[in-house]
Amino acid sequence: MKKHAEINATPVCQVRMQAISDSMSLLAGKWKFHILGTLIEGSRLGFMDLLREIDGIGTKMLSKELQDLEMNNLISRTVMNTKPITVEYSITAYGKTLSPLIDEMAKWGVNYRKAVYGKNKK
Amino acid sequence: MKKHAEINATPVCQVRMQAISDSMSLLAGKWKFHILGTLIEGSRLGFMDLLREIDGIGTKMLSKELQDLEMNNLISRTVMNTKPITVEYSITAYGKTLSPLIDEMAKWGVNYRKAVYGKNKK
DNA sequence: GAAAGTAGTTTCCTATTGGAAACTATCTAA
DNA sequence: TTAGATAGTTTCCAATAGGAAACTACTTTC
Repeated sequence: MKKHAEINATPVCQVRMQAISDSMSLLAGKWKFHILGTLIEGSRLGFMDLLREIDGIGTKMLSKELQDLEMNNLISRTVMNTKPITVEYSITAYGKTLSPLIDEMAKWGVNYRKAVYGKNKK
Repeated sequence: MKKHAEINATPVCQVRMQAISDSMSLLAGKWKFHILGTLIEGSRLGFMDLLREIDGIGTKMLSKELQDLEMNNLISRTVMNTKPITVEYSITAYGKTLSPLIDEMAKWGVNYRKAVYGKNKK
């Protein structure tokens, strides 16, 4: 009959929970992982390239999410000196540090699919 | 001047993207990681225990998120034969497979904090 | 000069998310 | 018999997320 938090009240857990909230706030939404994943695979892509690569996204969301990611220094935007003007998006060194997390996310999802598929087969 | 997707059109990438979407759909929202993290730390907690451990959550969200997680077999709910009736929530074996992902998420968030803090100090 | 490619922005709309507060229902201890 | 603990559900509301379509603006090619 405990009346107060015991587990999450420890400093270690508080830091951990805060860290998870931080990560999630940067990566939340329907498209961030797709954009980052695409830029990790094929660096230096233009706006229209990304629009074609990321199935289902529209110009508004792509534009907004790219701005978010750039603000958080996960991707960089470079206006090229061409005519007509083109823009190159690429992943930053800091953005690349997300690779293990993205890989973990993909790995778990693949196994989840297998688990669900396996159950139905039985 | 490519007119069609090239990177994400490869089967490997399609599977990867689908897997990430799967993971995200199970783990999206403000509270899922907090609930899972709490149940991994301290197994066998009642509804009110969780309400106290997870700072800021309300009964409605806790109830709804617990149902979601149970449906996906990540946590289990056991009604105990006590009076008054109590309920025990715990992480499932399958839920535990999320540990590496949660750890990665926490690790990245901690480093992100450090990076931002370090920059401000200069 | 019309079409198509570059890179977005703006507007309007709907759907989902999440929170506060009140409520149900059962049981126990003072 | 009233307060407080168990475990939720329901209602009402505000904020956010996300999508479709139209529009801007500039340049090149046919």
